[in-house]
Amino acid sequence: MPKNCNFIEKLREVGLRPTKQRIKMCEVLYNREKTFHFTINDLVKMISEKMNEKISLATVYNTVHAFEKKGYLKEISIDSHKSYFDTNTSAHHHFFDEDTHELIDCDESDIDKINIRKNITGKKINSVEVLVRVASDNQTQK
Amino acid sequence: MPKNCNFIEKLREVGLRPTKQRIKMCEVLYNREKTFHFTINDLVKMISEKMNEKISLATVYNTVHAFEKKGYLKEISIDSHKSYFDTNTSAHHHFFDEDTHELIDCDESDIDKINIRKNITGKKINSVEVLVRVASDNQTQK
DNA sequence: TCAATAGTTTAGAATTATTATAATGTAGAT
DNA sequence: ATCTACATTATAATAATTCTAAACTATTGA
Repeated sequence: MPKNCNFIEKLREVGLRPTKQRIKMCEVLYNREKTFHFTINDLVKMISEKMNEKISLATVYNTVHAFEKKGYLKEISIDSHKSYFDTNTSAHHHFFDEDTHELIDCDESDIDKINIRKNITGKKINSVEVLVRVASDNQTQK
Repeated sequence: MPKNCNFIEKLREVGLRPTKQRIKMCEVLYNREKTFHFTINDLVKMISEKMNEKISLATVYNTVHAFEKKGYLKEISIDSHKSYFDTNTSAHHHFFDEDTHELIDCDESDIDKINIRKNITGKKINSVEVLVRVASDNQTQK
């Protein structure tokens, strides 16, 4: 979702009603300089802090999934225990810091274009994602 | 874990006691021609079918994680809802069929070596994994 | 060979993440 | 202003995984 703050319009454009909760969530997610990564839990905390009213956990789930479906968010799979979401919806790859559990975006120059030679009959490629797991140089990792 | 069936020895080598359950699990996982992918649920079913005795779900979890830690299994992250494991522990990439939820191994010739240009200070690269999501050519995908 | 002990298995409870439910509330159209 | 369809909410339900504590078993070494 673009920087420009007319979230009401943006929501309407994709057929989502601009409710108070959705607008608030847009502000939390998109009123910032850089894109970022979060879990549902992170987001609930951020919203609680920014808002004086409560927001239901179910609403956060619903809204995150609605935004994902509309292309405003992208889910990133790191491990089975946590869903990370990314406000950067362009095709890009990630580093995952196994010490801090931090996700870091790669930009185009970090990783050469991936060339897929295999072809699966009747199937088209939806996405190609690279995950680079990193960890502290001086410790054993799982 | 190599094809060779002396699982008792193999388990001992890495400091896992060769219990009845672990040996049975080795047989189910490694007494086969090809490596394969499974979820914990799949595995419980497979073991139940092969064994006449019951095995506790907790044991399956424990054992899978013990095997993973010892390098006999690798976890593959596809989405947040399911943990897939792979008996092929060598470095390789995957296709994921979003229609059938099937994981398919890539071999070396399918994807060129990934060249990582970015360097994160004080961190070393533990792994580089590519996931190629594919789906039927004639249907919209999320 | 036979305890001692340290690691393992087990059923079931607990926890965590997520989704479903059904009642209430609200945005947008008339 | 009213109606209707969609949203939100608290709570319950579900699902995946981990924890617990008691019973069991492989190994050690007397």
